[in-house]
Parts: sequence; C-alpha cells; structure tokens
Amino acid sequence: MAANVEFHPTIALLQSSSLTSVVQGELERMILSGELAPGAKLTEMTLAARLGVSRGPLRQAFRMLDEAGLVRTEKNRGAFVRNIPMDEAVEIFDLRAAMDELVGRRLAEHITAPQLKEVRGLVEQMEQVVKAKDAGHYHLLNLKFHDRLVELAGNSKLTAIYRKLIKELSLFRRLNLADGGLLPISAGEHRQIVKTIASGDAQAAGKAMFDHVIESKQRTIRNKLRQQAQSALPGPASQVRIGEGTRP
Amino acid sequence: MAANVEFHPTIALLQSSSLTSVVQGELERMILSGELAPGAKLTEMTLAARLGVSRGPLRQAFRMLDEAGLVRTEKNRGAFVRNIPMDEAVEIFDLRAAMDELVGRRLAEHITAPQLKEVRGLVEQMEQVVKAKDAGHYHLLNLKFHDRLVELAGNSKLTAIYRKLIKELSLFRRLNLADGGLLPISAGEHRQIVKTIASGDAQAAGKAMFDHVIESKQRTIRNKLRQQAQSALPGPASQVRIGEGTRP
DNA sequence: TTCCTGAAAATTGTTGACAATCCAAAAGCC
DNA sequence: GGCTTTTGGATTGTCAACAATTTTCAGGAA
Repeated sequence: MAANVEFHPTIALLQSSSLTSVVQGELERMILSGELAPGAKLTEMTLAARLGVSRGPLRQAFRMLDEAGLVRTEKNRGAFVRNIPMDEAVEIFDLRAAMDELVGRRLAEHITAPQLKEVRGLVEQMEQVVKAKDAGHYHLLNLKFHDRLVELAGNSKLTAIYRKLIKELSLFRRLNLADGGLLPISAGEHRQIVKTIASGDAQAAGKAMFDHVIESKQRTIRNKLRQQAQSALPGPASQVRIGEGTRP
Repeated sequence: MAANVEFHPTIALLQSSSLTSVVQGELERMILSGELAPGAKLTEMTLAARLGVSRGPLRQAFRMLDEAGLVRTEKNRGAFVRNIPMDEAVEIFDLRAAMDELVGRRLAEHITAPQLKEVRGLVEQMEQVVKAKDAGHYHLLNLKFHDRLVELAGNSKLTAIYRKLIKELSLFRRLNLADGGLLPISAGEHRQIVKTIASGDAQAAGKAMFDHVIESKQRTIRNKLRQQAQSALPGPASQVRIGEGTRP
C-alpha cells in the first residue's frame, strides 16, 4: 500500500484541488475581506493575470460563486460581486432564525458537558471584549460563537447552508459592526441562550435563539437605515449607487 | 427605446442565457428525471457530443451543479451524479422541517382568502387522487402543494433553498413513492395543515407543518430500509453498490 | 450644448489543441 | 497460478486563439 508516503501540505493541496478550486477560494477570500467590494466588476483578463491562471478556471470559479450567491453573472456583460439588498438581508435573517431555532432545540437535547464548557468559554470571552469595547473583535467572536453552535447541532447540511447564508450576509454593506452601546445587550442574550441550552428545555432554547436572531436583525436594519440617512444628507450627489448596472 | 421588439421565446432564451445555462438546465433535467441515475459518470466528451456543445460550457455547468449538490466532481476523475446517503437525507428532512415550520407560521399570519382557496383546492385534488390510488400522481401533487405553500410564505431566499433541498432529496434513491396504504394519512395531515393555517394560530400551523415533515421523513426512511432489505435477500451478490467509486 | 451615429477598442463566449493524469489490460516475475 | 510492473488508451486539466457582443468615444447634426 501507499501508506509510507510523506504528506507535504502544498503537494497535498495541489493534488486534491484543481486550479479552479484554488481560484474559487481566493476569489471568495477577496470578496469576503472586502478587497473586492460589492458591485465591483470582475474582469476576466485582469483577474487571470493577477492570479496567474488562464481564463478557463476563472470562468468555472465564477459559476460556482454565482451559484453560491456571492457573484452575479450577466450574459455578455461579465461577473460582478453581488450586492445584497435590504429585502434579501431581511429574508436571510428570518431564515437564519428558523435554522437557529432548530439548533437551539437540538443542543438542549444533545449537548455534552465538555461542549457546554467550551461554549461558556466563548461567552466569557465575548463579555471580556465587551468591557474593552472592541467591536471588531466582538464581531469575530460572535460569528465564531454562532458557527460553533450550529456545528455542534450535528447536522452537516444545516451547517453548510448556514455558512453560505452568513457569507451572503457579510456582503450586506459592511456588516454593520453594531455600535458599542448595543454590545452588552447582544452579549447578555448569548448568556441567556447558553443558560436555556444547559437547562435542557428544547422549546425555550429554540425560542431564545430565534428571538436573538430576530433582534439581531432589527439592530442591523436600524443601523443600516441610520447609516444610509447619514450618508444621504451631506452631499446631494450620492443618490445613485455606483457599481450597480442599470437594468431595463 | 427597444419597446416594440417582439419577443420570440427561443430568441429571448438565447439572448438571456448562455450555452452554460442551457447545458446546466438540461443536465439538471436529465438528473432529476432519472435519465442520469445517481452514481452515473458524466463523461465530458460524451455529453458534449450529445448536447452539441464543446467541453468548456459543460465544465462550467458541472461546477454549478456541484455547488448545487446534484453532482460530485473529483480531480482528474471527472463528474458523477451525486448519490445522497441515508444520513444526509435525514439531515435534509430535519432542516426542511424547520423551514416548513417557519412557512406555517408565516402563512397563518399573512395568507389571503384567495390563496387559502387555492391551497384548499390542491388538498381536494390530492384527496381525489388518493381514492384513485394513483401514487405517482399523488407524489407530484404533494410536491406542488408544499412548493406552493413555501412560495406563499413570501420569502424568496427560503423558497430558493427549499427547492434546492427538494432537488437533492429526489436523488435519494428514487424518492420512494409511499405505498398506497400510507397515502390517506399524508392527505389527512395536509388537510390538518390547511385547517391550522386558516385558523390563524401561527404556533399551531408551524407545529403541524413541522410534524408533517418529520413523519414524512420517518415514512420515507422506513420505506427505504424495507426496500433495501428486500433487495438484499434475493441474491447474495448485491452487497456492493455499483456506480460508487471506492475511496481510501 | 445635447443628442444621435457609427466605427474602434475592450470584453466575453466558444472552440479546438496540447499536456498531465488515471484506468485497464497485457507482460513479466516469484 | 497469483501478484507486481508496464504499457497503451481514454479522460481530464489547462491554455491560447477565434468569433460575437458590448462598451467607449469621436464626429456631426439639430
């Protein structure tokens, strides 16, 4: 057997994934990091040169990202980083709420002691960060907390779709880092969620998670509206959004 | 403006969708209809010749279908119609249950009189078909009933993901047409669902839909297990599944 | 100036060709 | 005979060239 073959990471990578996969991952990273902003045009030649590949693999990656909801392709016009409108963000939040409700129920029924301990650790970390008023760090921990809960629910399909939705949401205009004043509220809800999960009451845990996501939705929407109003006042020239093609 | 241009269907189709989109749709149709069975290998040259296109668009379609979960691609080995294992089917059912629960709640709160009438019409159609013991027709109506309910819930993201899940589920071993004896039970649950929706009780409607999907899951699983046991007895040579590559 | 017209440039859609990899059957070895 | 090795064919991965479409921009008329 071939059991004594040494595994070098880069070699393993090149053997498992084709150029398309690498390009797909790299584009995804660039989009989620904001390096490629929503609405930006993805010109094939430019990106191909930048990534050092030909247009073939790039076009395949575009199609995958289109199906994943991160990119929008128009015939004969090319690919653009998708811009999630408010309506769709609301829909995603509502859907997430239902999924997280399922997560809460499942965890209340099946979570183990060490897992509970781990989750409590995350909550405590967040409470530390709240005291330091580090909104950026809080945002990362918040993502990790929810991602871990979903993962612990033990439904891999649910986890996969949940992560897709989170990625799409991150395109919703710079995922408004909630302003400092709201952090303690969010953190308190997290503690409450873990408490109900630990209690074993499936219905209560589900409701706690559902409500948390809905309130998170409302906080985000409010933030966004305020943000838009703010950027609409200063100059009267910013009424038309750039980077979005006009369609008849 | 170009408002006086006559719209010919095929012309409009060719203008809106590229070859990749057409190929993607055609492959999807072939897969969902069973013309391309789960586990079947999708050889590029063969399909390209059959569809009258070159390998480029085909490969892009493969990537889209991979991301959509209908196809699995392995580096240097090609693309295969995906074979949904039992575990994953269970996960999809559970996820669907949570989504349908949301649908039930929403409908109980927002459904209109004409929509309710339409849905009642579908239930009555199904009850007619149950009397005729036409399991195939019932299956189609069942799909339409649930699809319409999701659509009426008014969350387009939810609708899109729901439909993706249904497509994946249809790859789960010939979506066992429930045997005739179970049809009346399913139909009765449908009537109950519509009743709770009409009552306006969001919690009850959600629970009715959730429970219905869970029971549908259990019926499907039982059916599948019986089916497997049945096909395992006759000949001792059918223990290894064909069409699934062995992986180390 | 503003609007239309039309040709040039840039970009995307598609194809065919070449290189790399995998698979299966034949040959060689114990 | 049974097992490894080799070799030929088939298939996929990548690329570069050609065709079709869109976009841009200069020129001219109202």
